[in-house]
Amino acid sequence: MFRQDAILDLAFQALADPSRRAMVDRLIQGPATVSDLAKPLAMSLPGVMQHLAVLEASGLVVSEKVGRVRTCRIEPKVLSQAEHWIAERRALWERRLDRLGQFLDETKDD
Amino acid sequence: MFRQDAILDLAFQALADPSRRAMVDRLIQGPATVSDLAKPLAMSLPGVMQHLAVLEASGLVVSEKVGRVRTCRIEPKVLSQAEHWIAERRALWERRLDRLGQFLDETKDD
DNA sequence: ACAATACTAAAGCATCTACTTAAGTATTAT
DNA sequence: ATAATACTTAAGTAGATGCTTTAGTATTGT
Repeated sequence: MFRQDAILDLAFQALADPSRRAMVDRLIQGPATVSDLAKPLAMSLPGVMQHLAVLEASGLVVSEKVGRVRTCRIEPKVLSQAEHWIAERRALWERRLDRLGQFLDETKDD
Repeated sequence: MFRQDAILDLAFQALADPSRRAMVDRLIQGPATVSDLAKPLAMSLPGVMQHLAVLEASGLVVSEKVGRVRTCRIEPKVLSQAEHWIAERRALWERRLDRLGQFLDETKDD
């Protein structure tokens, strides 16, 4: 559907804001309404709605409205993709350090 | 020194741009000069410098100038912190799913 | 019916971001 | 000494971001 690159743009951008990370933190505990998410944040409800829109656009969160209540929950797939991008690079970095250490060991008797 | 929150703001913000992720990707292979980093990017050198400034401000990259050449390298600590933030939430999410599944199992004979 | 609740839409505004071009400053090569 | 290299600084700009306030619209409780 979307390029991995575009997914990561949106995911990391969404996670770059402390209010949005707080919302994710809350949703990790389980589903919550928009008002639930807004309660701990020092911000107007429309402000929270806009953060929610960013989280939904990134695919990190999905929501559904029943009656007058919108319930939000985490969609962990994108979270995994972001984690995986970083983990992969850390692994490459460490492999490179290993090779470097090995090389230094092998050549230390010159 | 800095609040974890502020570190994550800067780290995720830095990773939210594809040019900057490309620079990180390059630096994972090993140190590189500013020109090295600029080469694959369709962008002016000052543009690259600005991305580099964002990466350095986040602590993801450090650089040192020798003569007229600035050499950049990855500083993996912040990368780990970003990875850890996500991993922790994924773990919590999965533990919650487990508990939920267990609860459903235990009550399925009502 | 009427009020209260839970969002939602629209518009405004001060930054911030991601570039650009133009004009530097050191360093190194010839 | 001169020229080429490798950044660096400054200024400008279009568009995005993170709020706000005001004014809605459904839905639910009394």
